[in-house]
Amino acid sequence: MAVTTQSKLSITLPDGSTRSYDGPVTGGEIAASIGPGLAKAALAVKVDGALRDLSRPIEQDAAVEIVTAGHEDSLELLRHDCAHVLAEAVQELYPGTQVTFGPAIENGFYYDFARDEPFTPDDLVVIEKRMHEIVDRNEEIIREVWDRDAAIRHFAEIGEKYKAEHIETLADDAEISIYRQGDWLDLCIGPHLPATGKLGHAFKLTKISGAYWRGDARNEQLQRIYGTCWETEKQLKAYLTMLEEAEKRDHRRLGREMNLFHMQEEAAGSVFWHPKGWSLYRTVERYMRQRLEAAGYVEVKTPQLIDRSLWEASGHWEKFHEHMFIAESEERSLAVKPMNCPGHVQIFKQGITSYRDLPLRMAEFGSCHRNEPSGALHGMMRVRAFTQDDAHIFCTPDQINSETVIFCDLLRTIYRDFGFDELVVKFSDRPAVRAGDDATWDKAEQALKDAVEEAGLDYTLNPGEGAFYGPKLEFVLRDAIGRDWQCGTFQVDFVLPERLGANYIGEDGGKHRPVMLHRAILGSFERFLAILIEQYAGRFPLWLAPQQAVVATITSDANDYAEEVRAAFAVAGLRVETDLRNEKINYKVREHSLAKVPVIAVVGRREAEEGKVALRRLGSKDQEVLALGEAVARIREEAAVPGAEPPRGQ
RNA sequence: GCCGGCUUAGCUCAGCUGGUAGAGCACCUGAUUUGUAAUCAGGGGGUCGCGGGUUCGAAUCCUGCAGCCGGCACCA
Repeated sequence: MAVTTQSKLSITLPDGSTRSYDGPVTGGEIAASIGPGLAKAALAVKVDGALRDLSRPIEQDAAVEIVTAGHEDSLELLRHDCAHVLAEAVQELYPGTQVTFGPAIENGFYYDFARDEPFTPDDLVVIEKRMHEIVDRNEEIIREVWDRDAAIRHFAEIGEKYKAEHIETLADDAEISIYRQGDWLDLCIGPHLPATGKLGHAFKLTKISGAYWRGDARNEQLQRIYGTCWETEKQLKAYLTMLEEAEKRDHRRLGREMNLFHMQEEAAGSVFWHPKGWSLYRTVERYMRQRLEAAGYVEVKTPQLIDRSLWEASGHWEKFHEHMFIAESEERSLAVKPMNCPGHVQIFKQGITSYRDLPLRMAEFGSCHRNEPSGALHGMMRVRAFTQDDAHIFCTPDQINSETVIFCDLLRTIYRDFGFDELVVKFSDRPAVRAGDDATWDKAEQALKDAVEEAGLDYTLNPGEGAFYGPKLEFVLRDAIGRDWQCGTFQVDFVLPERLGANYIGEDGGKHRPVMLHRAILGSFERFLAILIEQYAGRFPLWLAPQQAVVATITSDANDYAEEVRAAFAVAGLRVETDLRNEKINYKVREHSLAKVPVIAVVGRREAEEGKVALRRLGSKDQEVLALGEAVARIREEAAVPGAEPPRGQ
């Protein structure tokens, strides 16, 4: 007697309803059973929270969600598919090119290829055209599971050595899935769309670059093609427009346009600060100094050139001397300081320090030089000569926690004052190569973690990225075009005080090792100012603006009064200039608006007679006519440096 | 450092297959005295990134180097 085992499946949909199906059913079939519209719109399926191909059978009861355009996971699917379509196009057009990896990334995707001949920008046009054709072909995308050895053999035979090598590194029991579209196939974990036609045409190839195989500079270099991909043409266009807009805020461009700074070939990686840029720099420095003083820091200054022997003792020579600039003097080798910590330890070591003096917060606006690889230089974001808002807190192990909390608060206050409300914090723990024993690292990592949590900061883990001497926190800000830059940092260091022999006298009368907390808030003035320029697109808040106001005359009759107005603003501590040129007011307003001067004070015959000024704010077409005294008082109040008294009048 | 691209007036850029460099803005001069985003007219300005080569002749072709740009690697 035959018994038919026909398993009934119960599928729960996102609205809570359940449907039952006979025996294994695919996501595509479920979609079709709900409605033809959904079947057509379906891109993939989520089975118990895991994204899957529409074609894969579901064999057990499950919660199922049909993924369509607009779903939070749909863009990633699209982008990953776009990478495959790119690879198919490239292999059709350039036979002999090997494929490697091609993931979805933020805003798009890339694919790394191995090919002797370099790809050119012209090639991108051709490849993109072929990609559109592949989408139009609407090739069905089919998932297959292959035998591991057969897969290795296959890829080795067709000359895809990277794919073959990759399979060999997969776990023995790993499922080897292959995705086939048309005549093309790729080893891939998936999932993918049901057919290339679902991808649509809202994509664009954006750039070519080199990339090392498996991200290791010792390996051969591949060619990476980047693209962006969206659900609709409208989204694509919006993204491209956003990039164009962002380019206009680039600090390198604004630095030139606003006459803030320049850089030149003879001093690659160093900044020439112009008067307006230097004004901005000094405003930030003055602000920082006042914040640090209020937070109980003492300020010091240490030498630019220090003998090699000190760097050997600190351990920097061994690890970093290739990145240090060396100067020779008579028989000695001196290094231009790449960082300030060994110098600070020297100050700490002068005389005797008591436990009563701890924590000792020693700050320096430390000018450092690091010989960065040429390819790493990037405007003011990555330079060879920079000034850190550096400080080292010498404390006892018991004080790490409270000092971390205090620091995080200070950092947040300062970032907020500069208009950065969102903060990305990364916690980097012990690297593979490190100094100090595991017990010490356990203690340091735990202390830091506890403190961050106590400070109420969210953080992401950056495993193995700590400094060789201790774990660290990184505070990351983002530039105009979405690139992340580390600015603030907080590092626990048990090693340097040991190496340089720093100690203090404890309550017990004996000598003890202090812990050093390396910390910076802005990071480097150069990088931070670059980000600040981009953050505000050059339209600085009043307290930061290099030129806060301009007094512009309508006719020369008002020249004397304009000078009087300028003087009144200047006496109130404001940075102000006059524009007495023989030009129309339209011309002056346009020019100062383009120069991003926050306040234009217009004076004509009327204002001169009545003792008033007409204030026009940057970005507004409105004017406000006020008595001179009132105008000065108001602007002065608005220009107040955060955390400080407003600029003093007479 | 690696891969690719770029480098022409202060800035943005044009300059076809080699025949000795051009525009707009900016700058200077003159006129204009002007009411909230460009007044008009005239003028000056370039060893075409640097070095070597091919050629009767190179901004243009070849080559070395540098810097910059986009990534990759690095980032104490």
